Amino acid sequence: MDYIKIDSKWNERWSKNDKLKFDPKRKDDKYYVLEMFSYPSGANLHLGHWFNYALTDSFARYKKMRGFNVFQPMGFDAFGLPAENYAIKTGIHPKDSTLKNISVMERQLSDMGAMFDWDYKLYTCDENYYKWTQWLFLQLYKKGLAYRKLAPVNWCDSCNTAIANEQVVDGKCERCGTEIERKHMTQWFFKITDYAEELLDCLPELDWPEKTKLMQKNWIGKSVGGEVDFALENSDEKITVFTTRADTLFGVSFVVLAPEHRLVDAITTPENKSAVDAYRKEAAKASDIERQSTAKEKTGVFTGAYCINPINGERVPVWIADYCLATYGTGAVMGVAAHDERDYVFCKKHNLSIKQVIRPKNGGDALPYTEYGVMVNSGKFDGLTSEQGKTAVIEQLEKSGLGRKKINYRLRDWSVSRQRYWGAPIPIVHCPHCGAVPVPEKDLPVTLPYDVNFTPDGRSPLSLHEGYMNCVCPKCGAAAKRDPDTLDTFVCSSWYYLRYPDNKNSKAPFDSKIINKMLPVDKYVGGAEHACMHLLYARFITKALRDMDYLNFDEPFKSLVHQGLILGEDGNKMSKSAGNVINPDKYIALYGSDVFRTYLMFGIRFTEGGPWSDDGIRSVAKFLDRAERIIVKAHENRKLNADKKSGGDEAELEYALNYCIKEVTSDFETFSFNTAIARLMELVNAMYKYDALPDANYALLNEVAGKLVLLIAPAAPHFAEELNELRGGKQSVFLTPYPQFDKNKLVKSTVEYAVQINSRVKIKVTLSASKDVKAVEREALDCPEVKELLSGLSVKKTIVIPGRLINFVV
RNA sequence: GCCCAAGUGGCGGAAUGGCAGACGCAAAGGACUUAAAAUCCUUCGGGGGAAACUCCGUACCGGUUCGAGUCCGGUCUUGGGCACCA
Repeated sequence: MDYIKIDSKWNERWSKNDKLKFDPKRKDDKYYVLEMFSYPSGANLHLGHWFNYALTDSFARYKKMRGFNVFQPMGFDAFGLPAENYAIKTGIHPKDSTLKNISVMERQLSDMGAMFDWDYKLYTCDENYYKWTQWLFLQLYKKGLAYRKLAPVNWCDSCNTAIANEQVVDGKCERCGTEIERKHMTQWFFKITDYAEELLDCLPELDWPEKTKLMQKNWIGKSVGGEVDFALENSDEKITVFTTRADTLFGVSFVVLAPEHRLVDAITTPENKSAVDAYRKEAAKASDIERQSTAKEKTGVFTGAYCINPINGERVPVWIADYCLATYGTGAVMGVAAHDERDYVFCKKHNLSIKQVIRPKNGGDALPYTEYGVMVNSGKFDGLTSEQGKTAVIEQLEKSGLGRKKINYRLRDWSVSRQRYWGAPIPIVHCPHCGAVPVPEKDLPVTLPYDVNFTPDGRSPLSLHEGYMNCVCPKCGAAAKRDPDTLDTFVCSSWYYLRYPDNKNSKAPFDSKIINKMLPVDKYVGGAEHACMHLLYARFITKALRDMDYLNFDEPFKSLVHQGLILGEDGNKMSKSAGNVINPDKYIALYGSDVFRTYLMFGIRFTEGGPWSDDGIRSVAKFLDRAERIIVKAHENRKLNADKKSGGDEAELEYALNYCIKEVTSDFETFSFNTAIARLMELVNAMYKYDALPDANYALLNEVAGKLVLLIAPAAPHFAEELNELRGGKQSVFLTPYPQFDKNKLVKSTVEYAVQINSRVKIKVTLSASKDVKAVEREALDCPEVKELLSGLSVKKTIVIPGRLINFVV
C-alpha cells in the first residue's frame, strides 16, 4: 500500500465529514479526551509530542468506535520564558516567534491525522483567552484567595532583574555570570493552602496512577503536631516552633530560627551580630535544596539569645541555621539532639547539651534514637509512650496558653507574580491613595502592549513602558501605576480545560450549563513531570470555582495517564544542545503516518518511554503489508468454500479472533498499546495458518478480515479506511461499531496443565477445563503420566491452580 | 539530600504470587529466484550432556511462601520532581 498517498487522501476526507466531529448537541454520551497542550518552544513538533498525541488519538478513535461522542480539543500554552529569552537574544518579538511556531506545529498536527476538534482550539496568549485568566485572578481576589506578601526571588544585580530557577547555573546568572542572591519583593500569591485538606481527601477516589497520588500526598505533606511557645529572655517576644514530637519536649537542647526569621535582628546580641549577619548573607546564596541536604555539614551560629522551655523552665540557647526554612511551619524548630539525627550532629559539633528523654520500649540508650518509645526524664510524663506523650504534653501546654494542637502542611501558597513580559498582565492597579485596586471586570482585558523594548540587560519590558504603566485608579481617579508583573504561566494552564468546550464565549470564560455537562475530563494524558504542580493547581482552581458556584464538580480530571519520556538514541533527554533531537517528519515522509504511529505503539511502552531507535520500524510496515495481503485475499476469495461445515480449524480461527478482540479492547482501555499490536499480529498469524488449509472457508476468513480492519483502525486509521473502502465499506470505519467478542467462542473444553513436583515443572498433561479444584486433582491423578511421575513418592500436599498448574509437594 | 518510579536475552518488550522471555527486531541456517528484493520455513538466555534430560538465570544481598521478575527489608544504578522551565 502507498502509505504516503493515503495519508492526505483520508485526512482530507475526514476534515469534510461532520459525522466524525464532536457533536455539541449530544452531551450525555460525551467523552472528553484531553492531552496536555504543548508549549510552542521549538519550530517543530518533536517526537515526544508525536508519541503522546498520536497514541492518545488512537485511544480517542477507539472510544469513538465504541459509540462515544468524543471531544478531543487541542491548543497551545503560548506564554512563557523561552520566547522571551529568544527575544532578548534575537530581537524577534515573542508574539511573532510564538505564532510562527504555532502555525508550523498545527500543520504537523494535522498531518498526523489525529481527529482533533480544531474548532475548539485556544492559545493562552490570545487576548480572548487571557482576558478570562485575568477574570479568574479577580474572582480569586474577591474571594480572598489572592493576596500579596513579601517573597524571595533570584536576583541578578547586573541584569537588574529577577531570574528563574532554571536560569541560575551553579548559583550564577546564566546570562552574565553574576552571583545571584535572594531578594525579597512583594508578590501575589494564591491561597492553595486553604484547600490542602480537600486536595488530600479527594485523592483516593481519583483514577490516577498511584505513584502520582502519592507524590501529591507527599507534596501536600500533612503533619499533625503542635505549636510550642518559647518565651524569650529579656524580651516580650516569643519563638513559636512547630513539632510533631512534643513527647521529646523535655529534651530540647537548642532552638533554631531560619536565617530569614523576623526575630533574628531583634534578639541577636551585639557580640554575635557580625557572625549572624555574615551567616545570613551566605545562606541567602544557597538554594532550598542545598540547605535541606542531609549530607551537607550542619552549619549555624549562636545569636546570643536564650529562651525558656515552657514545659520545664529550662534555659535554651537560640541559634540560626540554614537547614531551618522560613517557608515551612513557623520558620523555627526545636532541636532535640537525643532523638533527631540532624539535631544530634548539630549538638555534637557545637558542644550543646544532649539529654535522653525517650527510651526504646525494649530498653537501650544508644543515641540518637529517633523512633517512638517511652518517655523518661520528663517529670510527671515519665512512663507514657511517645504516642500518648505527644498529645499529653500539648494538652498540658494548652492549659497555660503556651502551646496548641496544630496541623501543618508542607504545601506552600502558590506564588503567581513573575517579573516578565510574555505572560498575562496582572489586572491590578497600584494607587498612592487606595493601594492595590483590582481592575473592574468590564475593563478587561488589560492588554499586553506589543511595542516594548527588549533591552539586552533583561530588565522587565513592562515596567519600562510608560504608556502601559501609567493609568488612573479605578476607585478614586488619581494617577496610578499598573502592576508591572505578569502571571505565572501555570495560571493560564490551570483552567484551560474549562475553556475548550465553550472557547468562543465572549461574555464569560465559559457557560456553566455547558461546562457542568462536559466536565470532568474523562481521560487526561500528559507527562508525570506535572504530578505536583500543574495537576495540583488545576485541582485547586476547579475547587475554588466550584465554591464560587461556577462549577458543580469537585475534580477536573477523573482519569489520568502519564506517557513516558522518549529519550534520544544515546539514552539522554533530547535537547538541541545534546544534538540528539529526532524529527518525526522524516519518518512520516519515508513510511507514512500509520506505519510510524503503529511503530510507536508497538515498540515502546506508552507509560514508560525510553531511548529512541528506529530498528524495527520496517517490520511494522511488513506487518501492515502482511495484514493487507490476507485481507485482500480473503475478500477476493470470499465465495470460496462458503458452505464448508465448521470444524476444529474454524473453531480455532474464531477463538483467535475473539481472544484478540477481548485482549485488544482491554489493552486500549489501559493504554497498553504495545500488547494490543502484538495481539493483532497473532490474529494475522492465525489467519495465515487458516488460509494454508486446502479447504479454507473464505467467507469465514473474510468475516474475520472485516473485524481485523476495525480492530486495526485506531492504530492505522488511514490504512483501515483504505481497506474498508476496498472491501466495499460505504462509510468511515470510525462510524462503524467496534467489534464485540463472543464469550462462547472463547470456551475451550480442555486445558494444558503444568504438573510440578515441589514447584518444579516436570510434565504437561491435558485435562478438562473444569474450575473445580477437586475434580481437576482427581482427573490428574488418573492420568497414567502423573501416576508414573508420582510412583514411589508420598504426596504431602497438592496445590491446584485452575487452568494453569498442579503442584505436588512430596 | 528528600519524594516518586524503573532495572528481565544481543535489542524493544510480555508475564491477576503459578510453565520467565508472549509479540517483534537483529543474527544464523534453509526454500523460492539466473540474481537481488519480496515472501516462506527452521534455530535462537547460559552451562553440562550423544540423547532422555539436568543445573543456573529477571541489577545486587537477605527474607516470606508449596511456589517470587512480581510481596517484604537492605544496597547499587538510571530516570522524573523538588515550588520562577513548561
